[in-house]
Amino acid sequence: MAEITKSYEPREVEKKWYAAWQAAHSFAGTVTPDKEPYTIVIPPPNVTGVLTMGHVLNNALQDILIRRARLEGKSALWIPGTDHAGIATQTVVERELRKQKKTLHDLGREKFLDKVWEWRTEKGGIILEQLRRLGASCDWDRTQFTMDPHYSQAVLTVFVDLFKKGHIYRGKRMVNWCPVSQTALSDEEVIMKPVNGTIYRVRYERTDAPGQYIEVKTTRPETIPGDVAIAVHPDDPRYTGWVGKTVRRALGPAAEIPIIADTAVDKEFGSGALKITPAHDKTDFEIGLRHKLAVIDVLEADGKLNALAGPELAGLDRFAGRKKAAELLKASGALLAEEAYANNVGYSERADVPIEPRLTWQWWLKYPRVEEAKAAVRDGHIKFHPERWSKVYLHWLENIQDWCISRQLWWGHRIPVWYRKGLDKEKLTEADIADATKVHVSLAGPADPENWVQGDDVLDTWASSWLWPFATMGWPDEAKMKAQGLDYFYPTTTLVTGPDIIFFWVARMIMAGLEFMRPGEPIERRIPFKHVYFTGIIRDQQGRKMSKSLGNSPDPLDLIDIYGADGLRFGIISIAPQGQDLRFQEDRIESGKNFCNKLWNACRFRQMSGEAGDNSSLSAIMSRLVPTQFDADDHAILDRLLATTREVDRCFREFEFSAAVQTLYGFFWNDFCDWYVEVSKSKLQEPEAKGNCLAIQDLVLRQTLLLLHPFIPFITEELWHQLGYGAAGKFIEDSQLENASQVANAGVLHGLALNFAAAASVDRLKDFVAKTRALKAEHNLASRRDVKLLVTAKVSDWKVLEDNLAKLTRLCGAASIERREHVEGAPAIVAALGTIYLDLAGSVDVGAEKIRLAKELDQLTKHIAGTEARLANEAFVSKAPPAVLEGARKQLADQKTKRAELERLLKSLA
RNA sequence: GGACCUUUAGCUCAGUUGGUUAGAGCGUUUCCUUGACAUGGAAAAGGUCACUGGUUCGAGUCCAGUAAGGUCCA
Repeated sequence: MAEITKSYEPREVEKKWYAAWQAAHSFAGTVTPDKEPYTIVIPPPNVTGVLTMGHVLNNALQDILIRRARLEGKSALWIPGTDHAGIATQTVVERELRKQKKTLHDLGREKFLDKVWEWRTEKGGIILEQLRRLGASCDWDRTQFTMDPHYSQAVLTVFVDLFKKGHIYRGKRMVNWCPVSQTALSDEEVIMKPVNGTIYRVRYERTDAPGQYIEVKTTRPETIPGDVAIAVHPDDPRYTGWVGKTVRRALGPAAEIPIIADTAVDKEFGSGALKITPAHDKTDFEIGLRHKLAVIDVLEADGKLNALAGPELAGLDRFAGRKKAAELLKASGALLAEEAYANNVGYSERADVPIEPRLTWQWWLKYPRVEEAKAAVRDGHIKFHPERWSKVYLHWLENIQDWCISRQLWWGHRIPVWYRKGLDKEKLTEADIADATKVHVSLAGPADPENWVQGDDVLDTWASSWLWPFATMGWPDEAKMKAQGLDYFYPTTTLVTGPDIIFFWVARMIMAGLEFMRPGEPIERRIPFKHVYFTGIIRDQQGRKMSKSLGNSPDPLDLIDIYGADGLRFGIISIAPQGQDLRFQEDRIESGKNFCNKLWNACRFRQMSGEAGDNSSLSAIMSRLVPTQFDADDHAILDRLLATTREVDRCFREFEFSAAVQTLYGFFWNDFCDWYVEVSKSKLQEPEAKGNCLAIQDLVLRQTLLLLHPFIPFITEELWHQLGYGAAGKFIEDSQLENASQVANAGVLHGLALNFAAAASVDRLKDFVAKTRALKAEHNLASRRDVKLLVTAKVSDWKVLEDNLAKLTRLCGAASIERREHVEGAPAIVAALGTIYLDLAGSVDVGAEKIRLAKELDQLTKHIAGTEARLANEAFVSKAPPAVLEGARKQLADQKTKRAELERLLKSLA
């Protein structure tokens, strides 16, 4: 066995083990019928993406789950991949083209797509490489991409199927239009932002009664040339007799437009009159439909005003046009006022510019299985963690709107729809769409392609990623499904994602799973996953979201370089409470690194303490124990080990990962290193106690490495081999993690019965040591190791001290510990096992000592008064449960004993 | 406007079905390089649990309301 170095150096260890894991394909998910499957599909990062702190948290959690599943003997599969991110990727490649002074139209569709593929081969998917640095144990041989030929087949199959079922239709409706990307967006891709803008009060003059005006308020005066009416509420008394008259449009080509009555008008808003611009507002469009009004579209796709806006405005960008419109209105006297106005404006998620409501032909999806999707979560087939997100989910499904799935992009799945040559696509009716001689919808395309033209649109990226849980396992290709084990691995077990994509992705995957998987089978066989764990959002110290533009996000790869992947993982998990956003603190990542170093050194100490015994299995270590030699500390550390194993087990069941990490941290650092290793030091001096002590250390270290491995895979793998727990050529994950009762049972088989009373007595030993150290520190003797300690104690308590004398002497840093009947005038402290005196008579500051004791006595007296008052309360005594009552009585007795002792000490100093 | 979340030590957070004197890590102060670890050890200081009421023998914990901050939906 090579000697362990003095401090942990992660770099080489991480490189070595990741390469070894990959070479052995040890992350491969294989169908193993006698094992329980455990499946995770990665939330596919954007193919243009690079690793962020959010990814670190999210993927560390998935890795923790999947590695733990392997240790629990499950057949684990974690499928990695990326999505093609239509808008984002197309934008990236367009930007590169622009550098060469070219546009995508210069290249044409086919050549442009070649460029995109070129880009993605060269630069796409960097993030998957970066995940390997983090230690992610994905089955890389199964890496998926939403534009892979097979995956595309799945996406198009779904389109054709839903079209045939009547869930997909083509419609000319108001959509959210992004003038920068020049495509439609779904409602989910629009971000409402509060904007401090201006509202314009504009008057329109009656054509039949010059000098009479009707006033409207608008934030968008540049759309006035598109006005086709003014609407008022039919019950508004201010406008009795106005309806049916006409006014002069205030801007743009001269026109007379009618005043109409419609109940959709809000009487309370402004003057109660609303300008109707059907081409540029959803409500206006609906009012327009009801009143059969014309639609005048004054905007081009890129957000510039067109000729219909009139010569003064044509060619201007919408925002410049707004300014110009205001000026023109002012000049004509139609502008009454400009007022500051705060309202919510929809922004394009990707391009971050205000979206335009725009009337266009698009493809729409009426979601399938909406009711079942609600039931799946409501009835607990799918469990959300934390549970409260199910409310958000259900609320969205209650108010669900049809999904605009077509995008005016080139990069994506081209919609499998062909139109008969010569047809005017703008004029197709519903019946035309259903007419196979006019419109062809199929996977293969028409048999006579020369007579058809394929539509230009592609599908929304989410309309491909909603199939992720099963299209990644071969669906709909039967042979692939069989080869990839879909039947075995589906439904997946746990999905780990952020609540920000609960509508975009989670809800839609549920509906897709229910619709397409295992038709006719029970719901629990069709759902895509059983658990959804929602992580928090990582924020900076000021609580702001981490973002590229703010530059407040550290580069995870830098953090890995500084603290190691394990340190980063341990640190980030330890500050990620369940269901709450977290504030990033780099010093916690440093703590993670320090913990790794502590673990490293404890193992180093074990190695330096004596030859390794047979560590090849739990049973082998157990057989090295000598139960008859067990003292209180031995019982206690194993008791704590079992409790920790149980607690970590519970944490995994409840998805409380930071609690698991903190439990392990506390156990290992405090119980094991600070106490057990320290008491070991004197035992290791005794030849007859040494073997048992080392076996216990091996037992604890082995179990701890197994428990820690999912969180910090690299260092645990390294130490596992350094300490001889695994055979060469085997990995830690080839072993099984025994649960608490399995460990306990293995002990019983080797004649070990844990003595819980003995284990509990260790608390009093710890108290004795802590009190002594405090007493020494009080007298500036913390570093002195030659102090003689005198103790007054009951016979039974002294027996406990005597049994552990060597350890205690060492831990207290004392020359000796002796029992006395009486000690006078020495500084003292009252501990549970007796009163401890420093044998320093003569050099004591009696005044200071009296003040200290008096202060302690004062505090104790207050507590006694409190306890007595409680016990004197008739209601408490009669209503409190017996255990509580008994506890209070015992407490009072202990407090009184201690008070008597303190009083005696004070008197002896007088 | 509706829904949800948060408020506990200087900072970031635990605190299980209500039950002794409310915890951890970091930071701070003091001491210590004793042969696993200074990426360490020992000790200490530090809290009217946002506020107001209520339920209860007993409230950080349950209920109602208020305030501040945040998120989502409209």
